[in-house]
Amino acid sequence: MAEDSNPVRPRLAPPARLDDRDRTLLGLLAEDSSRSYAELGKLLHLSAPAVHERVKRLRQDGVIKANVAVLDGAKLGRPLLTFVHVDTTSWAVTRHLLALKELPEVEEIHTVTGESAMLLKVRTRDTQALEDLLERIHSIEGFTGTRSYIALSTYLERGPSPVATE
Amino acid sequence: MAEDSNPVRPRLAPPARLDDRDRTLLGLLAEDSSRSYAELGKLLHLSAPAVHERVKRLRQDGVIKANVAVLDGAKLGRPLLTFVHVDTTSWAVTRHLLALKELPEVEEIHTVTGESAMLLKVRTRDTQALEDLLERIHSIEGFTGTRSYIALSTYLERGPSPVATE
DNA sequence: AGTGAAATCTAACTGCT
DNA sequence: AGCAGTTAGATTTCACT
Repeated sequence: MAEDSNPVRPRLAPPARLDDRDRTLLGLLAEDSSRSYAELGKLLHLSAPAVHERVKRLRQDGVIKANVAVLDGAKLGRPLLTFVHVDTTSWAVTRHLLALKELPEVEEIHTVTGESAMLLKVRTRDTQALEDLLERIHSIEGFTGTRSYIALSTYLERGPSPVATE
Repeated sequence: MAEDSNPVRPRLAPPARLDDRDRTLLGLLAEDSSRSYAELGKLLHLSAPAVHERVKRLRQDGVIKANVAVLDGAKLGRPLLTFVHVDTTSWAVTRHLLALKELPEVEEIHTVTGESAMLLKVRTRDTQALEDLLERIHSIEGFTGTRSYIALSTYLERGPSPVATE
């Protein structure tokens, strides 16, 4: 099935076994992955090869999914961030989700509990571009309605934290 | 004011001037920032130093905000992703936002239009941890109610796209 | 698992076109 | 603006603990 090969589909995978140094290391890399192994080693009181070994293992285990550049939406010409709740009539909308992925404005697609069945995070140039996008969504079969929440200010935006849950 | 020095506060900054190669380059780096300049050069039909120059300029201009490692929430012990809409009575809640930043479960904080005044993206170990978090939010002065949308499946999760808006 | 040294590769600077 | 050559530093492998 198509969803099973989807790299962002939530996994049933159990949590990885991580010690304190792993978590500290992950925190440092989640903040800035361009640090050298030598620098990380100093902060962790380890040698560069030892850090390298750990990073290799964490990548192998899928704890580190990728190293990416974080871009500034506004400077790219997309200053308007909006969360869109989408009401759907049927659950056979999965196929249509693939179409939404092709739209560069769409950053996140989740199916959720609650009144809505789907939640999108979208970034557009202006309200006009948002309206165009909403029209396209409404025109898709099975998508009956949307409620939009435009972000006025973003105070925090980061990825999953490796800090221990307890 | 504290918010003005906040690095994730939306900027009034105008979009940067980017040519097609810049956008292609940004797309490649947003996907995988660990590629060498030589490899990027091959893909862009440029020499390695030329790519380096462009990357340096894009970082300087703030289009590239950072290079970070993307971690797997589930493997870190936080398989439960939830979007929380928070109702607030007053607009003097800005100070309290700083407190929320300290919680490792909280990944995003936005003020939004619509019925709610605030939107949080949070990742917890289980529903119990989510409940604990919601209790803490409710106990904060000015935060009157919350509505939670638990993500059942995530089909897409990425950053801003550099693809030209038109 | 971690260390230290060696080899290979990459990044980053300089000057040239 | 981009290319070529050089140097300094980083990544990665290996033998040893």
